[in-house]
Amino acid sequence: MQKKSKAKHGNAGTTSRQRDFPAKSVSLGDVAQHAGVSTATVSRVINNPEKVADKSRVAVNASIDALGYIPDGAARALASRHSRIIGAVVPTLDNALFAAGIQSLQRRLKQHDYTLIVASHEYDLDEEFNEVKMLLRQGVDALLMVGSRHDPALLELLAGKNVPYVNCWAWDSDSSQPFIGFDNRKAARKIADYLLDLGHVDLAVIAGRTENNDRARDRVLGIRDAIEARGLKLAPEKTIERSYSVRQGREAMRQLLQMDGLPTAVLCGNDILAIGAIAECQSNGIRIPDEISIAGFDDLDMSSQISPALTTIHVPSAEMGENAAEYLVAQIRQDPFPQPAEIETRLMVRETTAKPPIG
Amino acid sequence: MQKKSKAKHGNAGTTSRQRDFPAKSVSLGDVAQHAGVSTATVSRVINNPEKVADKSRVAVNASIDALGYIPDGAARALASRHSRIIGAVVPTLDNALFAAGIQSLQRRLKQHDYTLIVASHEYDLDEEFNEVKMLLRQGVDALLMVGSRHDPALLELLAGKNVPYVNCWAWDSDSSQPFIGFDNRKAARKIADYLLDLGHVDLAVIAGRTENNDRARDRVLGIRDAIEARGLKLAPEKTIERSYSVRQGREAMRQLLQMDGLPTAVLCGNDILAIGAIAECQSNGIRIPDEISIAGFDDLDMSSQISPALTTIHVPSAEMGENAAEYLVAQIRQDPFPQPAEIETRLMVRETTAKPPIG
DNA sequence: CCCTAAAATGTAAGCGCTTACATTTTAGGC
DNA sequence: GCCTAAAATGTAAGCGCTTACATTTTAGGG
Repeated sequence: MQKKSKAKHGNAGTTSRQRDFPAKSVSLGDVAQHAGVSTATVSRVINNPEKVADKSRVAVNASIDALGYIPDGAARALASRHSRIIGAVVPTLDNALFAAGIQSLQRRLKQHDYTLIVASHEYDLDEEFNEVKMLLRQGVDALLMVGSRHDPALLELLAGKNVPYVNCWAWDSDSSQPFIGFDNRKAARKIADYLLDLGHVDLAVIAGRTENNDRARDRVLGIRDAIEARGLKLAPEKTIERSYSVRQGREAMRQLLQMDGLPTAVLCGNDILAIGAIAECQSNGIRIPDEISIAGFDDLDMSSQISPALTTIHVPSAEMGENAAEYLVAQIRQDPFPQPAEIETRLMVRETTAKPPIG
Repeated sequence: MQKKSKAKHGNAGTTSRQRDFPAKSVSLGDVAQHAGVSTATVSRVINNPEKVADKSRVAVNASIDALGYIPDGAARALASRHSRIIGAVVPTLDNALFAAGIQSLQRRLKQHDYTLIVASHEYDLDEEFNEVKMLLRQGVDALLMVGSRHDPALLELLAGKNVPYVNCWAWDSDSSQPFIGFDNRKAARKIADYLLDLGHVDLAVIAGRTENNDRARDRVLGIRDAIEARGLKLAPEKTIERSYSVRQGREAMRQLLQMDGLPTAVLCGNDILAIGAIAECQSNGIRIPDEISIAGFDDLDMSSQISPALTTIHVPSAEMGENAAEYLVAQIRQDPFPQPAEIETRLMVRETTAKPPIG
């Protein structure tokens, strides 16, 4: 592997373009020759089998198997103008929410014979633009992105190249962009309302980083909506912004514990932060939900399983991934597709929330 | 694809090859014309800038910007025989362990200007083979896989096509395959030994599914090694196999709790299973580690942060991803690369394990 | 200022497919 | 059996790049 491998095939003498690397592999032409048909027929067998007589179809397929032919995607893409690749740009794979959505997106795309390329930008919109350019260079047929805010030049580029795309994990009825997702603000308001209805007055928020993250921002806004609708105020020092990790959730909770006047409920920007907050309380012997209520957002698989089970907002990532796959495939084919509807989130009341302690 | 869409743009009259879809975009030829040079020079500016005089380089770059040129990856791959795409086939993205490794693999590949395609096979070796074929069709320049066991035909195919690859998250000194990873068996033995040294005699195992998963199997074997080295036996009914999820971990623990004779320590196949086991104990008021010790494997980010913090084996996924990236890039370039060494795992003793209860 | 080698650039032949259009074969209808 | 339309197949022109080789330009001697 280190050294140049000696050419194994007998191209002896007439070395016009020496290439010793990818051992000359079987091409469509070889298959055609082997099957005694033209290249066009082989191509048809692969792409439009119904246009080929049974007899030649069988012969060609036999030759394909016999020779172990694997089509060259690059040549195919170049000639057909379709790569059968779809790109997804997410903030990170290192977040169970996106990982789950991507996993189901991919599963569904596979059924339609599309390949997925995933890129991540680590919550940096410039980087997002770069990744999209890279994906365009790879010739993706369609694109999935997260959230509603993107570099305007990015959208222009997509429009100019006529590449279908969809935004997920968000929903903005005012925007002209296509969405398959849910309204973060509305959902956040829902869970905040639930807590307020229970009688909580003294709330704190452990939010995700809102810069460059419209979902995190919307969640904070939704909470604020709910609070202010009741004539209450969310104290600025009780809104802590942290990146999404258990450790950060813990630290934020620690910070909250050091302030005087423990809030009676803490709303977290996602389940991971909530898990951190819970752990910090547990370490300090603070009983949940008796002394403090904690709520999350996302409803990761584990959230219902931990003890105490986490009250949170259920986000249908898997469903979103599937819908997005169907939507994009339909767009590529220019098939009709029902106008995507807003996906509803559900409040999952479990064990980490209760009425505020008396007194 | 079904219906021919009506042409929307005014290509009227001379419709030779009607294509209304991707708006004719800027090609390398356009850039050449705009810059007043040949296509070869433009190509050189992109691929070997040092071979071009400053003057033309500047002119070409200006034209590229002016026209918003984006190279066509398919054409490039076809002509150059290199896609600059690397493929990774993992069991699932929906496991923080792989997600973290893939994330760092990708980050490092990006620095080398490679794109990553990730495919998953959901712990099905046939599916793994299919995915590899798919990646080969896309023309990947190299491949990363997980574990040591693959369809033999897969390895043959790779060898035939001369595609470099590496196996991660495992290590097999007897195999001729290239690995960048660690020895699951040895690591499992390490954590089992630790528990045995503490005085535990009555152990139980909540393992991952071992079918089609050499890592899970090796972990069980390592535990058994440790136990049998002390002349003890692992009761078959105390080895429960479950797929990797918190829910499954919980259920397995529940099953264990129903048997008579609670084990004094439970070794879990990974941290996720351990988290489930812990939750089940907590729900049942069983104190950890006083009444029972629980150990995980993987050391996910959250494992040190939850309460009680999980004793586990640290698996350097991020480091592995980076090393794998460097290794594969070197292989592609046929650069020398130091023989990859086995990566060491570390035992992380935390709060979920202690001496067995007296009595 | 001429000569030569090196540097820069240009020319054009593919890379392995798809597909419009041309040609041949097949299947009916009479 | 003959004629015609439909079905099947073949022919060959690209798709947008890279790159071997040819040609031109440049830079240094002498």
